[in-house]
Amino acid sequence: MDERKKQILHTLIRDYVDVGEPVGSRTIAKKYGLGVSPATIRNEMSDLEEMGFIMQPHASAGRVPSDKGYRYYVDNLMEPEEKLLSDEEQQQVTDFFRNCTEEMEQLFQQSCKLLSCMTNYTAMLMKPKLEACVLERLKLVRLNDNQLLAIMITDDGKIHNKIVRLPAEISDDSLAEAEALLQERLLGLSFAQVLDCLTSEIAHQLLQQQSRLQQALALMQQLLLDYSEEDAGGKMLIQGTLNLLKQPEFHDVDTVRELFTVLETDAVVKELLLMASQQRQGTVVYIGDELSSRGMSACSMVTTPFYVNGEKVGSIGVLGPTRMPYPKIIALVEQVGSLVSRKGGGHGADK
Amino acid sequence: MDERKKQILHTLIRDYVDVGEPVGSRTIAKKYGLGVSPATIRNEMSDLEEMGFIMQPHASAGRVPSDKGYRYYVDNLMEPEEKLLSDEEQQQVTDFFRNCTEEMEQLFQQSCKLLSCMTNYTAMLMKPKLEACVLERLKLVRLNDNQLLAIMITDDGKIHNKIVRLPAEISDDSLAEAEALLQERLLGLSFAQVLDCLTSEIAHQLLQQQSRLQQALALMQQLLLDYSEEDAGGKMLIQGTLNLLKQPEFHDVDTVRELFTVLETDAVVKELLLMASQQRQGTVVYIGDELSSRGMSACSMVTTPFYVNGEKVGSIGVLGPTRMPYPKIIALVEQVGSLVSRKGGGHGADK
DNA sequence: GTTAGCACTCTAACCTATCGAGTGCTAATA
DNA sequence: TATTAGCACTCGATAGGTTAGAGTGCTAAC
Repeated sequence: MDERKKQILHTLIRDYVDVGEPVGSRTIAKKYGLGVSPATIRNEMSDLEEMGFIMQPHASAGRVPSDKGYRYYVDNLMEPEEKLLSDEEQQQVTDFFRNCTEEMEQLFQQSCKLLSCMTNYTAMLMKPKLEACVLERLKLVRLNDNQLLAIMITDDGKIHNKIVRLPAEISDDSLAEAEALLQERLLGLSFAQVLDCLTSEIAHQLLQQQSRLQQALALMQQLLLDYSEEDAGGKMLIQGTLNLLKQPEFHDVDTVRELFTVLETDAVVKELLLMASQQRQGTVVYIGDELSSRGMSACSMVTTPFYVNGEKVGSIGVLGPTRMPYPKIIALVEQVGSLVSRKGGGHGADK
Repeated sequence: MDERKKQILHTLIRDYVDVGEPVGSRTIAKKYGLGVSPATIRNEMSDLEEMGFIMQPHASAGRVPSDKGYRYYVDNLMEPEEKLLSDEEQQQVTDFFRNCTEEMEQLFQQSCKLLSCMTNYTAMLMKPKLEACVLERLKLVRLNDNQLLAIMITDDGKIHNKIVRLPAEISDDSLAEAEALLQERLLGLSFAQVLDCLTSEIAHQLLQQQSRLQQALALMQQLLLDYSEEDAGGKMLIQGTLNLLKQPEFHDVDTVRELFTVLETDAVVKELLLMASQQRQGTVVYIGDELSSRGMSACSMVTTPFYVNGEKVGSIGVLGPTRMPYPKIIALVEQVGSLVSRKGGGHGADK
């Protein structure tokens, strides 16, 4: 892969992303003077095609980047100056984060919306897992003889509650005792830790102290298990699905149906965001078939994690056609990601 | 509108709904022997067109029902035997409701899904307004010196809660007193009544008793106002939007985008369901332009209310192309509606 | 190694002819 | 007077053919 090939590939991709039509040798030679003739470029393009970086939609059309081509571009060719946002864009983002709410749930939703509006693609966000939330308060409130309301407040300001049925009656004193014990042991722990704790130590202790409570405890456990199930992999937000309909690559209803079906179930998307967030690097770009899901092979995804207290807790990203202006999108996603991190840094119920 | 014209219109609509293509005079004469020749039918069709019941997509094509035609069909021509569900369909519905959950939220969602699956259209449901829910329990739990957690449990089994900031400190005694008073006055009332109550009587009383509480009360009020705002017109469920893509009338991406944009905001749909539920009759059918929204002129909507304790509390319905088998869809919607009513009849948190 | 020239290929767009479905009209019929 | 057969006409859809243009690949010259 010599320098000139790189230049040609780079140029071709930029032009194709810009214009949306196969790029011919003449165009490359003319629009972006490389000082060589179309014929030379043709030869190089022929090589690039053999190498799998570009392809022809049909004989006697120009060339189009392949997934591999985009991949090479993203990994090796993009230049820092391509990654700059325009002044208005920059302004729009900072304005948004200056005025936005501190409340996490809304912050997530609005950030998602911001991304989808600015890119005209679909934006998605994986919320922090509950697991990582710290239990700040715990209350047990008796509803009647055999029903108990468990209230938990976590450090993200959410109130969780559930009605627990008591298998046997329980005295006010025992209840207060149980509450105090649970509070002492569990407050300040993350949900994940709470779960551990509950299954081991305290359970034993309580079991010794009072066998009736054992059952109440089992119910508490059940409650948390409920959460951890529905919590698996965090919850998803998706914004601006309809934006994709504006893209020329989705002008066929069957394609659209396939794609939307995938998005609707959101299991696939979730898995991808999860995979991305487990990578060591920050921003991850999936291109075309790397998304490994039928219906999304014409798409690319750019995601970046966001942090709370230095810990990776979620991801935010964008799904668009493979033919997307990667540098700009990457810059935007990263920018938004880092601002979500900053805003989310010190949040809570009591703000 | 003589008898024969009615017959012809009826036949034409049935055939068109079935086949999906403009119906000619020959087809009507042949497939459904009316004992007259195509020429006669042509004359009648010409009249029907003048009257606005049918139209030609282009000269020298067959005829297609107009919105007005469908309307006449729905109002005057449908026969009871057309409204029967097939055995399998009947089976499917009863099976579903035999096995379904008692929990309201899930019942709604699943009924919606059932409708969308069986019709292959989009199903929608307007949940009961909170307003109508009866307050069953009310608890005030102190979180710390200046925060209070208000917990309300309504008769549909939902737990509502909100953190209320106290402008000034309040003693445990006053709190208990306030709680007791509120419980005494508010429990057993609907949210709407609670709201009334709170703004008038009790507020006065409390104001006299203890001016500090006044502010806490104001906050409670605020909390309920929040609810009543977001509650305006009930919340919506929409299921199976993608089904519409299967319909041949939505094979154009621009149409789809327009339609989906309307569905996404769901304000329009909500308004329609609301309007429908205010009608005196049960089931309401909106046809084509009667939906009076751009992007939905190729659609029809069939909705029916459902009841809890004899009171109309919500609606459930289906949105499909104007070319839909009205009798069947109406029958299905009504059937599901009445079963939702029955299931929802005696529900609650303690089941 | 690079380039000009040229033949070749393939698509998209346009035109044309043809076919068939369905109509509307007219005149004959019961 | 209502019905019908017959017929000319319209229009959309389909298929085939032509053309224009873009772009290539190859070859031979620089």
